[in-house]
Amino acid sequence: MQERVRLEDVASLAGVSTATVSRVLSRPHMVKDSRRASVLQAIKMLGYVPDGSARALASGRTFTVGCVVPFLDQAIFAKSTQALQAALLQHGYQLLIATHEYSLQREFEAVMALQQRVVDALVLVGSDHSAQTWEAIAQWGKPTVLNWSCDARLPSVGFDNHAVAAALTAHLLALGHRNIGVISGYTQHNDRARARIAGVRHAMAQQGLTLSPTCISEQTFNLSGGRLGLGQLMGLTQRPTAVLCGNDLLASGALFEAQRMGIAVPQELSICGIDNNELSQEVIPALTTVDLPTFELGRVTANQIIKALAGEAIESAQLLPFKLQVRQSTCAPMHTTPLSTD
Amino acid sequence: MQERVRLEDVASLAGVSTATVSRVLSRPHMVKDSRRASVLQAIKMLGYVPDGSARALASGRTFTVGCVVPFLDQAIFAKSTQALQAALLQHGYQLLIATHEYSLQREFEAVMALQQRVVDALVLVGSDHSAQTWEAIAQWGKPTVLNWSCDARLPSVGFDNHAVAAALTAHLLALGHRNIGVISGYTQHNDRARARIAGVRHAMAQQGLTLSPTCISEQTFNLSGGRLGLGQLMGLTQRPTAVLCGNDLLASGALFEAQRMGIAVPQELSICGIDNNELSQEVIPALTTVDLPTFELGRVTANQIIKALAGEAIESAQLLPFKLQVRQSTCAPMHTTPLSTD
DNA sequence: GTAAAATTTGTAAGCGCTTGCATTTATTCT
DNA sequence: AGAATAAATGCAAGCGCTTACAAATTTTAC
Repeated sequence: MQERVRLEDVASLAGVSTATVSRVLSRPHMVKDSRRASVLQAIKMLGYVPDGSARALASGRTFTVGCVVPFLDQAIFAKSTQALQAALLQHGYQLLIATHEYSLQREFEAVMALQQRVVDALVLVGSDHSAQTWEAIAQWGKPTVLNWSCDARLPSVGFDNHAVAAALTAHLLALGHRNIGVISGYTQHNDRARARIAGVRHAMAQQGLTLSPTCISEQTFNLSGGRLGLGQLMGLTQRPTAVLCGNDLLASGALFEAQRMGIAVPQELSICGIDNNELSQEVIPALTTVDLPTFELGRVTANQIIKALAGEAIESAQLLPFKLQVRQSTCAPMHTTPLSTD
Repeated sequence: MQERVRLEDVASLAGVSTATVSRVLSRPHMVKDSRRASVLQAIKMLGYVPDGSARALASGRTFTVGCVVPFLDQAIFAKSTQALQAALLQHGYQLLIATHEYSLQREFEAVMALQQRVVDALVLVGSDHSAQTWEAIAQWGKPTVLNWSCDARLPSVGFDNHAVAAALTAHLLALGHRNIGVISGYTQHNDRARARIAGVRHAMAQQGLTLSPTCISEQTFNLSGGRLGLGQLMGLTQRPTAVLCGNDLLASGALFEAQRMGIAVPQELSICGIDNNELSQEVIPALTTVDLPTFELGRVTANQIIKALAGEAIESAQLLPFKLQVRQSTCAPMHTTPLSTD
């Protein structure tokens, strides 16, 4: 195998200085056309590939942004991360991804690892982070943006999870449901899940109703969590007439379990989710849910990063719109109670 | 913001040379205990974080491996990638991920971008790559491993996709099906999809049957692809009695569509998939499928990489086992024809 | 106790690139 | 045409770390 081709080799072949070659690579307009052409030719001829670490060391920039998500193996993060990656790539940035599986300690380690590898910016999910992590971010001094929820401590792009859940709850209340069950993801270290439960509680309180803790089932964020959650809620002496799930995966799992138990959805039980993922519109009955523009989330986050890296000021918090998506999995309960405001 | 803390600062605080501090970081056993302790203390006291690019430039290693997958937003890749990432992390390696969305050109660009960023190794999916990409890999000279399918040109960890599909087909044939439809992902630039179709064809040929091209529907790898594929196959004048899908997502989509069309599964139509993802065991009826240890795939790939980076020889091809998973979505067709071998 | 061997440490030369500044070359103005 | 200005290039000093190699220290063997 031949020796690595260096900038210098290109320079001498093209008959220019290393500075010129470097400029052709990073600030092409600073070089005269004719010269640029010959340098480009030399590069192609030698098959020169610049060394990223040397560039990074000399320039202080890596054109790489890091991102720490709870899980990749979870549709919503996969989708927003995919969008983030694609959008970043368009600006010449690569995405370095790490997962922490809902462990704050592992998140901290991931952040450190990413910072050591000299990423130009960092994206984290949500606002639940350990003190160590917050400190590492503060000391770091490079752009860091939060995703999925908004938090005053850092620039963020996300949803108003509280309002999302409240809107969905309002829909159920308007249909006449009074006894609502909730299947949520684990709330520990997950501000999104907590905000959603708070939203449900808030909307119910506005109708003078309370959400009893026994009506909330915390489960892992997958189909089997939905199944287990529904089993638990249906075991209550007073069965809820509607179940609101923390996301569509839980809702779909709950739906499958209801079918397995012979409970008619939506006649006997309304079920709804959040996210509007693909599954929610394909299952039968299609799920009532809240559409969250997850792909957009990744795209907008990428744009914020790019702006920040260009030295522009960026909004401290950007809330993305959401939209209630009523489909066939919710309807009025069999025995309707009028709304308290009537 | 204070100046960046450098190795030198740590060295002078600890009263040692920079070489010693460097050794504490990368070869701790070479440093006497007492001295190591004081260096560690100085590091902590100053909050020192080593600069990755400088380390990379000086040592030629980045402790980062790159990986190019078609999509992240597709359960199977998300899962194997997650496993890869987690396993790599245990050895102190970070994963740099890029996606190409089934475009060979974008794959090439991703490979170049990753190589420039000086990853220590590369993981690619499948064996369909452009000539440019193959050349870039060959010239590069660092460990590169293939994932999902095996190919003689590079070390690989994968499944025998041909055999997987053949096994599933044999199951359908044994049940008595003679008219089998296939819903596949797009086969262009996807050797896995092609191998699976070939496997079906091969198994059928062994029974003297042929797989007509009209019985194959190529679709995008998602639920809606399954839905469209089933619609197409059910529109044939001679409806198949069984549909074999390229993966569980397609199969689930097909199942939903069958239910929507009022076709009883499995009585009127058997449906089966490949992967054994979570959805396949939660839908009703649960899907007959082939279990592919995707998580294991990521883990084994990571181990191969680690071995290669340690300079050890690695197997050129490692086939992972698979297992037919018979569930409730397949049964004998209503009018059975005896097997030709009977 | 001393010489040889083994273990620790320090010195200093890069790793391959970017970029401020000085210098050269091209352009514009009078 | 010559001076003043602008554009293009080259020079060379790092960027922060690793690692041969040499030097110093400790351990072992006799």
